[in-house]
Parts: sequence; structure tokens; C-alpha cells
Amino acid sequence: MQSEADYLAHYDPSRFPTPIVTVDSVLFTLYQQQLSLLLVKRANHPQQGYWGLPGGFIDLEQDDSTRATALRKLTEKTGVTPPWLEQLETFSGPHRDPRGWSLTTAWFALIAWADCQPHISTVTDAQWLPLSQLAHYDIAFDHRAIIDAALLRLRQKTMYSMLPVYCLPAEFTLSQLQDVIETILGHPVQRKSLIRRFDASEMFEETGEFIATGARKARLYRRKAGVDIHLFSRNLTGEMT
Amino acid sequence: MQSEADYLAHYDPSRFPTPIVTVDSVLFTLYQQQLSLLLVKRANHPQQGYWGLPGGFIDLEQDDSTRATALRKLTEKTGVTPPWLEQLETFSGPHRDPRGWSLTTAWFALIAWADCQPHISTVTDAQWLPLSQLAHYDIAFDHRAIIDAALLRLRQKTMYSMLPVYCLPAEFTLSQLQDVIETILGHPVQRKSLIRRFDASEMFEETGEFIATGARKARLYRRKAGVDIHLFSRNLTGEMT
DNA sequence: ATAATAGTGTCTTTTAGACAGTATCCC
DNA sequence: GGGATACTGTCTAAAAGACACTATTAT
Repeated sequence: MQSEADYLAHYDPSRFPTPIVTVDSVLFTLYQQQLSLLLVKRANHPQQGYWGLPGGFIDLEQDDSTRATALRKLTEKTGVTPPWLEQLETFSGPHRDPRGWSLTTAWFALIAWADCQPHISTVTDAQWLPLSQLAHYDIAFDHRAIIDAALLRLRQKTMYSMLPVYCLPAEFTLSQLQDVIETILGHPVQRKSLIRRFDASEMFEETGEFIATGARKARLYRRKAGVDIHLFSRNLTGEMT
Repeated sequence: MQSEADYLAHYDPSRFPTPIVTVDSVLFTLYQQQLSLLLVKRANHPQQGYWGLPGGFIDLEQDDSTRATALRKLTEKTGVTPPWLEQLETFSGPHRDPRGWSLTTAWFALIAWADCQPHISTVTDAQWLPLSQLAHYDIAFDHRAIIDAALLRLRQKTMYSMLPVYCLPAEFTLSQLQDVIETILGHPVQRKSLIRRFDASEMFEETGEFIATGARKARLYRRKAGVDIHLFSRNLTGEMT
């Protein structure tokens, strides 16, 4: 009878064939009233020259989870850490990568455009692509399917949470929030309904400041420190007559 | 300038350190009014003798996705394929498996107890464990955390869908459905609300048969063929005065 | 007939949709 | 003052909660 210590001492991980493992992220933002996502031009094979999701291999020394990998890669590309990052889904199969059987754990992130623009504007291998332009691009691997899944998740959560605030800067107005939500959902929502939920969520506080975006000055809000996202028990349908 | 074909011809996947990759499933059922899950006694190291989730390594020859791996392992243990199987989450890290940096894609499944009992009763290395007993068991790896995540998912979805029907046999009564739902949520629900949602979902049809479970005979229903699960835009809160 | 389980009717409550009305600001 | 944007009040509508009521069956 072998002990676990003996077993581990002689364990050779390379004995078994194993898939290629990567981590990829779909990072959304709002830029010029358009929902956009971060794409990276692939410098190396395979699919060299195609645009793909920011991501890569796990660094077994540095990363203590795939979340850490996602965060490391996103920080490399944007210079900052996104205020929202959640696991999306793991995609796998023998044909999604020409190198062989592969698996990628996809993450889904949101950030304010202004927060990472200083860094992104200095590089040529990363860009914000408006979703409306996606159809005209060659996208690497199965990343288009991953983007579709992320978009679905974003739209779902927008209907029962205030998730889109994470696309806005730290201080924002209700009208800005309404804009992101309407852009994500693709149709108008009742401002009154939005305000009711905004208050009920208890996620936000007034800064005390006002900002002039149009005519009347609008109240500025920020997220309360250390407050979790609030999930509503009912969807915003946004159906209007 | 190297071509992609050249690159692929010389690609050696073993050059890079890679995590240990597995697939695990949380299979729930209802047995004797108790929400239970399938556990397997680990025959080999590591964690030999502990109970863990049914799962294992991906067979790169046979499996064309981690779903296929989950299904293959579940079928080995239960003799049948579960009517509900969805991806839960991927768990990863350097310490969750003593062999090293590991990653497991966890799946979440439901099945009727009667459908797999013929097979499970013949083996000694697999058992249904009522959730209430879980605290008294030594569970392998981080499988307890995976079970917690699955349970959370099950409870969430029970509030906005008819998911628990997949814990019932092909033909069932409304009272049986109410029972599973109340067991999962841990509190009673309004039968009237349940019936309204049951009808509105358009997922079911009457078999025309009745069954005597208690006093008055109850109508039998089955799932309509090829119908997708219906998601409600509002949660069943189940709060009662 | 009674008890027990199955199923219906209908009133209340909650929260979103609709939309008119008021407030503030710049010109 | 007029037009534009910000914000409020309040009615309606949809769907869940509450619970009393009727229906069917075994004993």
C-alpha cells in the first residue's frame, strides 16, 4: 500500500496528454455612445495578424488562479485593473485552436473608457472595437462566440442589476447611466424605473457636486465603498408602448 | 517569416508548464424528500478513500468538449445521461490539488433518482449523499466549495425557472414538483403561484393519466418534447406572512 | 360522512411602465 | 422668456402572495 506522500513524490504530470490551457477576457466599455470591446492584434502564430481577445497562458509561478491570469493580462494591455471582473464560461474542444485540443477560461470585465485610454493610446497592438464593427473583422479562434456569450451575459445582468455603472467613471450622472443601459439593451428604458432601482439598490451616494452636461445641471453620484452589487428580483423589460 | 503551417509542424505543447486539468460534476437528485448529490469514493491517490465529485481527466481522443467528459463520467457512474447538464464554473489554483497547479471545469446536473438507481445500487464506490449529511464527511480537494456553488446556482434558478422538474421522473404531478421546489428553497411556496408559472412556462403537457398519491388523484404531466426551459422575468420569493 | 389531498377564484401587494407635471439652467 | 435637460408625482398594469373556497377520493 503506497502512501499519498510516496505517490506525490513520484507523480509525473507529463505522463498524461493534456489540453492547451489559456485564459481570455472580454473587456467592454462605452466609448462615444457605443458599446466597445478591447481586441489585441496577435503578434505570433497561430492566427498571426488576426484580432483576438486579450489573454494568454497561465503563469504557474505568478498566478494563483485563472482570475489572476485574466487580471495580469488585462493590466498589461490597459495599464489599470477593471472594477468588474467575473468568470464567464470555459470553452473547449479539439478544433478551436489549430495546435490541438484546447481549453480557455473566459472572463468578462467592464471598465470606464477614460480610465484606460492614457495607456491604450500609446500602443498599436490593442484597440477598442465598437460592437457594430465586429462583423467586418477577422476574429481569432472561437473568440467571436466568446464575445457573443459575454454580450448575452451583459444584457441579462443589465436587466436585473446596476452592472453597467462599471462602464462609467467613478463619478457619474443618472443620465450617463441611463445612456449606457439603453446602449447595452438597444432600446430606451423608463427613467423613472431606473431612478427607483438606483435608489433601491443602495449602492450609490451623492458626491454633493453637480455637472453641466446639457441644460440643467445633473447630480453626481459615486459607488459607495465596499458595497456589493444589488440583484433585483424582477427584470427591467424596457418594453414601451 | 515563418508560415502558420511551419509553426504548427514544429509546435511542441510540452514546452510550457501547464496545469493539471480535470472535469467534475455536481449531480443532484431528490431522494426521500431530501436533496442529495452523487459522490464517488476515490480509489486512487491523491485523497484516496475520501469522497469526491464524479469526474476525471479529459480523454483527448474521445471527448470533443469538457461537456463530453462530464457526460462520459456521469454515464459511467449512473448508467444513464442526465436530462439537465450545464456548466457551472471553473475552479483553479496552485493548492487545490496536492499534485500541483490545477484547474477543473465543474458541471451541474440534475436527474430523477429512480432513473439511475438500478445502476448505482450495483456499485459500492458511488452513493447518493443527502445534503444534510455533507458536513459529516471528508470531501476531497475543494469539492465542498464546488458543491456550495452548485447549490447556490440551483437555488437561484429555482426562483426564476422550472429547473427542478429535471429532478423528477418523466411523468410527475404538480405536488411532486412543489415538493422538490420547497426542498430546494428550504421553505414553502404558494401553490397558486407555482401553478400560474407552470402554465405560463408552456413547457409541459398533460399525459391524460391520473395518479393516486394521497387522497384525490393528481393529474400527471410530462415535459413537451424539444421545448427549451422558460426563464421568468421575476423571482418566486416564497416569502410568506 | 370525514379527512386529506388536488385544484380554483379572487383580493391584496409589489414594482415596473406611462406620462404629465415641476425645477433648473443657459441663451 | 424659451427651450432643453433633470427630476418628481401619480396612475395603470402585470404578476406574485394570501387565503378561502370547491372537487375528488379512500376509508
